Amino acid sequence: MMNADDKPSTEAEVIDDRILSFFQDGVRMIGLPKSLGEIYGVLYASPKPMTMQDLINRLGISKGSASQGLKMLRTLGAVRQVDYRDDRKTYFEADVELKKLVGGFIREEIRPHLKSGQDKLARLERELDKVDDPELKAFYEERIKRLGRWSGKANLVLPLLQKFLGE
Amino acid sequence: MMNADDKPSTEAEVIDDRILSFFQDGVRMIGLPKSLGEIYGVLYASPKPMTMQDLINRLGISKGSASQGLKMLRTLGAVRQVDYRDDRKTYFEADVELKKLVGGFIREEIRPHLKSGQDKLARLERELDKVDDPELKAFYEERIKRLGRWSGKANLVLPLLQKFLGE
DNA sequence: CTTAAGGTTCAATTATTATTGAACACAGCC
DNA sequence: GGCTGTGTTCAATAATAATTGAACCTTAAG
Repeated sequence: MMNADDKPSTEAEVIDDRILSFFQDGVRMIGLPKSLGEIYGVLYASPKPMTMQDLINRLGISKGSASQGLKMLRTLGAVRQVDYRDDRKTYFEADVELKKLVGGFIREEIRPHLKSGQDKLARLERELDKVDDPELKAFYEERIKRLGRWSGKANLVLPLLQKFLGE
Repeated sequence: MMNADDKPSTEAEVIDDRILSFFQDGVRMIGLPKSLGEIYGVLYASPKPMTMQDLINRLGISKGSASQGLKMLRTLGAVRQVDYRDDRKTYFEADVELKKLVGGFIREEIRPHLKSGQDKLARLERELDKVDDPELKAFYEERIKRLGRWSGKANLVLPLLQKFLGE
């Protein structure tokens, strides 16, 4: 959250730190590791693309962390890779549209869970037949149906959400 | 996820276990501890209210966990307390409307973060004046404004989301 | 061919979170 | 009073997740 040397001096650095901290909290809200927020935050606050080494220096994190964090951010679609010919290093810049970050999160983290939940429900409905006691069966039937309705709604609302958040 | 003695025998117990596992995953999706999902799951799958001791037996968890889990679920509004006169024990039942669980989560976990994010942005805007370089200032201005827009949208969308999920 | 810089991977370590269990409080009973 | 059942709290411990760092892969330069 600070420079590696721990003293933000210029106003710009203060602002960088605040943006950083904004994203630190932001990603934790959706259950992503803090370091992702830090990396994204640094890139978001930077007028020009940065190398992995820049991030390591800025945040005082290890090469492994930086590499893994950037990888994740790329699969989320929140960070782009920039290549300049005649420079071997690859640079990174934030995709400033937060919908990428949120959308990627929904796609990579939420959807699979939702899917597995729906599979579980399908299996449950099949098990239901084996329950003999009719009263108990009716009870389960109602509760399971309720879960199914909710699951369907969640499925429906996610695309709307993404559309709405898109800028 | 099983009986404390680890052998689900009747069909009903199999179904209970599946519902349980459904919620185990469900709560982790929104970053709540697994035990909350387990407790809620057991109550959701039970035709009648249960005591804390019932939960301890069923899930093989400690008294402390059960107490804390129920406390949390009550503050989320996902679980109700039921008192019978002439029984000293307090019983618990799930509020089957999942919007309670989700709504409580939004109220207790999301909103405060969102609020603190907005405070951070407000502070940021004030800092901005102190940046001298006009080009850099314009850059930060744009990025911060973008964050503000998104933050506002999130604020707007949460009530809609809750309304939509409400059954 | 050898060296070095940029990057990735993954087992080991560290930090964070959740769970336990022992101490405590309260209420009713003997 | 002392004893028992129900429930809470919180420091200690266990479980989980994130981070590191060493080994490794590529590519380009000397």
